[in-house]
Amino acid sequence: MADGPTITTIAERAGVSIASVSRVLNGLPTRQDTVRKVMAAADELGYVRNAVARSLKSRRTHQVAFAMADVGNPAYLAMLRQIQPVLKAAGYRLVLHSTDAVVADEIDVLHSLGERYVDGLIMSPLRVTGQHLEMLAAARAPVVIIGSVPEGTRVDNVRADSRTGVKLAIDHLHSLGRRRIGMVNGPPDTVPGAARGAAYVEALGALGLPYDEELVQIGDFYRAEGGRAVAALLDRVPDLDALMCANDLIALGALDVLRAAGRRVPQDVAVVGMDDTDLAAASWPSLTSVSLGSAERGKAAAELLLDRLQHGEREPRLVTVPPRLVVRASTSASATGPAAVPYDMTGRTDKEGGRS
Amino acid sequence: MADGPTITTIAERAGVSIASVSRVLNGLPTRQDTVRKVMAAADELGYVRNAVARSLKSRRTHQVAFAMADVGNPAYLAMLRQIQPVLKAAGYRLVLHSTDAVVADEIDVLHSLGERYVDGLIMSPLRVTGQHLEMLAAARAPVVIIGSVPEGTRVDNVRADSRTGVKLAIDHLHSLGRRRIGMVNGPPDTVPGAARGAAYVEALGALGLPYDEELVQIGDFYRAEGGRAVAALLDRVPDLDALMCANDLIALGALDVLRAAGRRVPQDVAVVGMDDTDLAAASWPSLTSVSLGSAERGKAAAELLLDRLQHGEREPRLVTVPPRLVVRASTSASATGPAAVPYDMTGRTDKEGGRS
DNA sequence: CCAAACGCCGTAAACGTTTACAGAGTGTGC
DNA sequence: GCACACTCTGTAAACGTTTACGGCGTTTGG
Repeated sequence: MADGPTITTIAERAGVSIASVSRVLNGLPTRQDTVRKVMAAADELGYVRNAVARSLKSRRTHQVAFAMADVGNPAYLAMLRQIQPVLKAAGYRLVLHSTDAVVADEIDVLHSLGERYVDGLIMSPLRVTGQHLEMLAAARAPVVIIGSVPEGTRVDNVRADSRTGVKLAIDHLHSLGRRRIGMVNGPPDTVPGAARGAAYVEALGALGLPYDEELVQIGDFYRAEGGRAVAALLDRVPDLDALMCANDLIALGALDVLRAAGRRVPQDVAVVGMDDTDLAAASWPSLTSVSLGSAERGKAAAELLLDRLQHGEREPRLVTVPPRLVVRASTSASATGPAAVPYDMTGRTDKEGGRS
Repeated sequence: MADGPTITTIAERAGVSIASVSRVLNGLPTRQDTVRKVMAAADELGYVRNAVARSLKSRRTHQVAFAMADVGNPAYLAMLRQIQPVLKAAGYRLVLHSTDAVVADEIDVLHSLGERYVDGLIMSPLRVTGQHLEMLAAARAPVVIIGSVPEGTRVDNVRADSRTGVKLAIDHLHSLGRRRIGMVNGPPDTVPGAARGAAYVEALGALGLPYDEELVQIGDFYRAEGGRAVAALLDRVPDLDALMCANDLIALGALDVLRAAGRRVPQDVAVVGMDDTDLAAASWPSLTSVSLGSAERGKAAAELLLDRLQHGEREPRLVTVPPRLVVRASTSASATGPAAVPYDMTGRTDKEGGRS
């Protein structure tokens, strides 16, 4: 692990100046003879360019940061899976931050943007505070926010439409004849929590169903918390016939608790999740879920960021990804045993789900 | 996005030298009066230290890279989930590389270590070639390898024990009375593929079962590939009564195909997966799986790397994480409907599965 | 009252690159 | 033979820090 050679070492060995070495290494016009000498010296010494020094001079690090609330969440991981290849193809490295949805940590990430160890940032905050907005306005590098920000915020923004998403789910449950539809939500002070809670009320109203606040239970966006919330809800409202869960993890918790309580899904209680993560397709019974396009949002965010990195100043853009209802066994009795294999049995290129 | 202030800007405004500014910012002994002036100037200007310049001088980037075969693979994500907080706590940022298990890409990552944009690397290669070993020997920064390397390789190394893992699974199937146990493996030229294939033969031998190569099918470590391999195997050996799958994704593919073929799991065919990913617990039916301790391996790797970063030269270490069989519904009929909720219903701190 | 000791500060060099500029050398045209 | 253009190369400055070193002014001790 001795100190590696620098362009100075090479210059000495090749008998040229460091400027010439730099020119050769960067492919700038140089006499063939010099090119050969420098290349030979570089090879012999096993030279590797120092990225830090280069960044200092060029003011570009070729790194981009992605700050998510929690590395453990499949929805963020779906974004990550899309962001990574887009950035890689453009020659950027990805730096990961997991903020645990703690506002102070997010502010910290925004602040550290000023340290210039990355060229840009993609961030997905659960809560958007005034401090967030201040820091965004003052940011010294391009930022893309995944999640809704207040109108007029001058920042590239990629949104899901969970309002329409919830409506899709409620309409679906209604069309199945369900009328006592419970809602298990995450904290209402989060952006998604607030949006999904409001959308639930709205969707019921549009269908002419009464809004009964007994049917709403606040938990948190985790499986165990979701399970506990569902248990409480079942105690209070034993006759409910459907559950709208604010994300897939809550829905998995609901399945756990319903099974333990001896309620059949979907016959007794239909369950809908949200985010359409891998877990929904794999769960038992498989979970009807509203896809909010995590993958698409990740991809769009990466592309917006790249565009801004390459073209500099331009008007902030807003991309909204439409939701999609994916019906599976947890709402549709007929879907209980899909006899078909969910992918092409002849092809050879499908790599769904990745390697191990 | 104008250029931010530097210590020179601060020095001018505070009427001191840049050396004093640096001293104040680093908390070195300085007269109170000077400290106040510098701090005031820094605050007014909204100064943020430039991490790149600092790294150039200090030769430390406070970044660590994690190179995995595929960001999409839950087993690597389980590692990532453990690595991230360990490094974060120690003040390191995490840079992610997804190599798609392409040897050239992995070599590239190893090579780019020389660029010194990270202080260290954790890598999990699927194949270990001579070129890997050469580059490892010549590496200019600490490296930890997750996965087996040849004896005598001087590198910190964290291993699973998939040999014992396969044995656990085969013994389990045998104890359930299964005698026609098929094996669906990934490519035998990968380290895990080779180990698991050999372990299968060995485990059968230890039980006095004949080894029938008809029962072995090579596919790849993906869900769809796994499904296709299982379909082929079923065609050839219709009377098999158990399947040992080399990872969970293959096992999910097996479940897909068995369901489509009308075979009951576990009554007709018992299925065991490997890696014990989130998908195993969530699948339908839930999947018995051999945990190879992805999480523990990730954590151990991060700790080994930190130790080496902090204490420099020392003998390379080897950590081996023992496997554990997690029995679920896909092998145990009685486990088909676990009536218990798999977590504490009273606690408030469990955050299994993360947020959304 | 002088020397030594000490605390604080500024100058300058260094980290490893890139690049503006000017100089050296060669070739061309008149 | 000279001016000019052109190609290639070297010198030096710059990016924004950290830090060794020496100088200056004040305090302390004899």
